[in-house]
Amino acid sequence: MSKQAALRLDLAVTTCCAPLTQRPVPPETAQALAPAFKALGDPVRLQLLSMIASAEGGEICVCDLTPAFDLTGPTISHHLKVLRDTGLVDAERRGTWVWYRARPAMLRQLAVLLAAPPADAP
Amino acid sequence: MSKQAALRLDLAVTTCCAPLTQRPVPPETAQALAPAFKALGDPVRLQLLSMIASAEGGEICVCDLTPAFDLTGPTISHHLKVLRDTGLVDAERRGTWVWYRARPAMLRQLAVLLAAPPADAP
DNA sequence: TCGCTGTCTCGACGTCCGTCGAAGCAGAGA
DNA sequence: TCTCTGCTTCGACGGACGTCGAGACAGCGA
Repeated sequence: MSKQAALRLDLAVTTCCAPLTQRPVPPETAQALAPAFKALGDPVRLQLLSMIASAEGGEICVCDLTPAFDLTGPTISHHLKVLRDTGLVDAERRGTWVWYRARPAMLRQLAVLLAAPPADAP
Repeated sequence: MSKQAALRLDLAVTTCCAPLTQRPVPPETAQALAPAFKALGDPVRLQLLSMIASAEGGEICVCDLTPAFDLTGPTISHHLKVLRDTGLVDAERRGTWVWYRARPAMLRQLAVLLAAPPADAP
């Protein structure tokens, strides 16, 4: 993960707490979390993240990711880098292949922020 | 809301169910929900949505939204249109002013998709 | 009816993003 | 050491996005 991404993640962890529907999010929190939402704002990255997060054993090889899309290797690599820089996934080279695993911390933050009251307060 | 947006919302409601960490999201679901995440991918829109969703009485006037940012009226209006087209908020003109209120359905969808297992499976 | 205020739409401009081909780097095997 | 495979980085291109000023439209009060 880049130093920039680490900073963003840290900021997010320390400033985000209350659901979006409970109180207005402060500008700093919005600044910190918007990049994460933006990262999820591409269908390819959304599928990539879910393939990684739902993989058996918690990790998955790039070689299993790339063939699932009609895109070139560099493009998939670019999307993975965006997810990495946002702190949503982590990568590790093991021998020939690179393995990706999800980082649920940020994911949980986003889920909490989006959490809406059950159903009686529509 | 535009006809296109209605279609997107409908598609999302019918296809999205399982959390992202549980199984890979199908391409159609990713296509349907990515625009919503993209809409949240801007700090201004994130703040706007939270101001609307957390407003007392469930709604808020544009005239209370605009002064909260260092942006011109047209720019705020543009961001509100994005949120409207995504199905995240709804607008209603009442007399001179336009009032916005949140539409929690889509918000809930996104939260469910992002829901991660508690903490024992990091 | 005529202004006046509040909001949205339109057109334009600069910047960012998704995609690709080509090149570079790391590991494995001969 | 050499070569081959897998993945990433680099550079470039076309399209989308955020922002603004100017203009248009809706409703209110005189």
